[in-house]
Amino acid sequence: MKQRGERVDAIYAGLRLAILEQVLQPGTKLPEDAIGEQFGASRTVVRRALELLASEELVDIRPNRGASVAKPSLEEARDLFSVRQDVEHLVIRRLCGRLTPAQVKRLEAQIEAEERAHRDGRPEYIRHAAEFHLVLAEMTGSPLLARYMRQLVGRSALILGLYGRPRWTDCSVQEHRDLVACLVSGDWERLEPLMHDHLEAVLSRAIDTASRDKDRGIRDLLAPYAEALRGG
Amino acid sequence: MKQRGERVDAIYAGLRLAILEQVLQPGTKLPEDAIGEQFGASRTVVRRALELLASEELVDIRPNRGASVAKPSLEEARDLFSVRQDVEHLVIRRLCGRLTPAQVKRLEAQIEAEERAHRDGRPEYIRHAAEFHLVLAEMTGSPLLARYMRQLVGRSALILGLYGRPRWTDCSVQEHRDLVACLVSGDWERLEPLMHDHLEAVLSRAIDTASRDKDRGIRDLLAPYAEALRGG
DNA sequence: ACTATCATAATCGTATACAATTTTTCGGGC
DNA sequence: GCCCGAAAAATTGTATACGATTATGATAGT
Repeated sequence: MKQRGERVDAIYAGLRLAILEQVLQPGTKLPEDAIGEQFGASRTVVRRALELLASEELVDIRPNRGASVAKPSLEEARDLFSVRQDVEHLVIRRLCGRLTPAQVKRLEAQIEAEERAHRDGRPEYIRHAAEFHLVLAEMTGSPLLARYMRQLVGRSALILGLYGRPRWTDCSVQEHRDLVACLVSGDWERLEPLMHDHLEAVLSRAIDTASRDKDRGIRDLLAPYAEALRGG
Repeated sequence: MKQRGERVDAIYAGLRLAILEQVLQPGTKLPEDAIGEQFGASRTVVRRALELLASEELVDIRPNRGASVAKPSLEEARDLFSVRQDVEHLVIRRLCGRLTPAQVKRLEAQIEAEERAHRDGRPEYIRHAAEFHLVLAEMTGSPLLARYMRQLVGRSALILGLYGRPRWTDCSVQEHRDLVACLVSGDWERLEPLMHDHLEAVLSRAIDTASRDKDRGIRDLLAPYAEALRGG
């Protein structure tokens, strides 16, 4: 047998990635047996991984009914985004004007990776863009803030996959550059609205279009039935 | 057999209370067998409860080495308190001037329970005082903020038990009344420093005395050796 | 043809068994 | 008397078994 809970981590990481990359879409059932067979592990281990994912609300576990990929409601999405706005605000307040040269270098590398992926049309650029915010949180030196940001970013990705438009041309690379510039120069007055608008663009716009689409979707869903009645 | 995961919750709640009331002190080993026998459940269930507690960092699980009550370092304590300051700030910013009459009533009831317990010398007053902050967070209507506050409050209690002085006469009842008054009247200018100082008094003072005690403790620890050298 | 009810299959919740690891204890050597 | 090493005990990690619950499909009644 292998050592440690290394197998749990592997399954946890694998499922997490699959969820965040939308290979496993919200609502998908996650039976313990099937996952266990896929990863070559027993239900005991799979269960632990699923519970870990549930603790950061990426999967939903209902008693006697199994686990499924979380499917946040619009209300939950709005709550998440408003809290994320606040927490990101805390992060940049702690970092503004306090970045070390090494940290600046790290951020530039992160942005460049994002840009390369974006230019080449690889889908990982989304993950890189999300990671940018996580790296910022880690740079505060507060493990707690980093922990919370990790959860918030993960859940944001889930929600964007659910409600966001399929391919929305993303200008976040330049915005990320601007954010770093303000953080370095300590220009708080410019930094604050910049971060706010950046998140607003990425998050809230996705949600607003989602509620429009959802309403339209309901009508579309009913249309065939109405026509069937008229036609029959 | 019973139904649902009701047994897991019972063990989780029991252990949590025991930890927060310092019946189980930081560092105490938590063997799965012993707990299972005590609660009349198998290791499987106990394990789940321990993992839940680990996910809010009240217990520490190390691979192949079992679970023990978490023992936060001074550094972790400082991180926690600084994040809690920020999150409490978010909470009152959302509530200031927006409390409904029903909410005010709920808060007054909470404070009164705290005061009664304090006057009668019952130790639950600590739990009531902590719960006050949790209730505030819940009143924001943000499940996420409430969730985070629950974790922060729980861990704060653990840390106060570790580093706080044994019996420090607490004036939080009046401070809580003042906070509610400001929240009702919407007096942000007074509210903000009030909350900050309140937390500073409860949290940081405990930590500062702790680091003093710790230094003294090291000297005390070395004293016998020094004397032994001199005496021998 | 449609719905209701029951049998069957799938899946979860918990207990238990066994392997792997850590901790403790005991005996020999310095 | 003290330290080091190996066997024994204790404890965790994982797999499997079985009862309980829910989902599914078939059959009979209307």
